[in-house]
Amino acid sequence: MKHHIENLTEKLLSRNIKPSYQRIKILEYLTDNCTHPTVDKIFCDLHKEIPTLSKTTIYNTLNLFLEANLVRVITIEDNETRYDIDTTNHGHFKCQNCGEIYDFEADIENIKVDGLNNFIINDKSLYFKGICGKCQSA
Amino acid sequence: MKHHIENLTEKLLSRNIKPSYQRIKILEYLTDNCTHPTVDKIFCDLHKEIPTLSKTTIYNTLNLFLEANLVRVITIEDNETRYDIDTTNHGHFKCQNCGEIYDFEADIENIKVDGLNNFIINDKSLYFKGICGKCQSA
DNA sequence: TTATATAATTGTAATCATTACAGATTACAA
DNA sequence: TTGTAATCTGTAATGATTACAATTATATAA
Ligand SMILES: [Mn+2]
Ligand SMILES: [Mn+2]
Ligand SMILES: [Zn+2]
Ligand SMILES: [Zn+2]
Repeated sequence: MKHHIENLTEKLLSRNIKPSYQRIKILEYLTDNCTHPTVDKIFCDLHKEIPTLSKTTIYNTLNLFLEANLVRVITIEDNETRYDIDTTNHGHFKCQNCGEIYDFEADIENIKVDGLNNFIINDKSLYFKGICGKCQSA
Repeated sequence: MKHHIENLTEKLLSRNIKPSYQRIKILEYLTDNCTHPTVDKIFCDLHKEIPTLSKTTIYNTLNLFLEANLVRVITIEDNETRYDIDTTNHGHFKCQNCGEIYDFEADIENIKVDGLNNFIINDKSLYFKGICGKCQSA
């Protein structure tokens, strides 16, 4: 999958983020790999192409992207923080066997809730756990 | 709030967990403090009453309780694991101002989802973030 | 262009939550 | 009472994230 650097640059500029080489590369990685990668996965993969890249830069950049709502964070498991370039409303399913995280559609906006009168809701997350179809076949 | 040790003991025995002094005390704490405490909070509070209690025992006991479905884990934020004695289906709201975690009712079982055909779903979690009513008043 | 200031990146050290592990204590049955 | 297994404790190890200072890149003014 090939991306136009211009698009990535524009996306960063539109959020007032200076489009440095590293930031563009990390944004490109997230765009090409919608697998909810961890920091370590991003680092290991990008390190092959950019041997000078620092893990600190990935942390800094992801926190910057988070502030700008360019990515969202997925915390299903307490020990593995994952990042998702898709900030639209959708749920996440984690397979307890293979560990993979799947997207699914869910009408999160219209969930009927009780007990949150005069609460301001900024963010909604829906996480499922179980066994994926692939793991059941095997 | 006073508890009958017998009830706590029975609860542990029913899950095949030997009701040691520490386990009963931790279960009692969780029952009396439905505030979704962290390990550190449990430790600091119980430490006053039981100076010999080890933090490792709290970790071990909570993991034991988790296995037995006596508690559930709440991972809204990646850096703070919290525990909930209430394992019935309900959602959690974290106030981004005061940090408190509120329970709310939600019809999680009947959320309409798409994209999970032949997936086995074992667990469903719903997390909201925002500003609580108390913090808006202040 | 060159000098200077500012911002971004890097590498290492510090922090903090959790787990591993080995020794001490307790429970319990013979 | 004695011996064995389970539990608990304290400390060390691990691993993810952040703090920080030095280096490098970028922008601006002379
Ligand atoms: Mn996703
Ligand atoms: Mn709760
Ligand atoms: Zn699977
Ligand atoms: Zn609040």
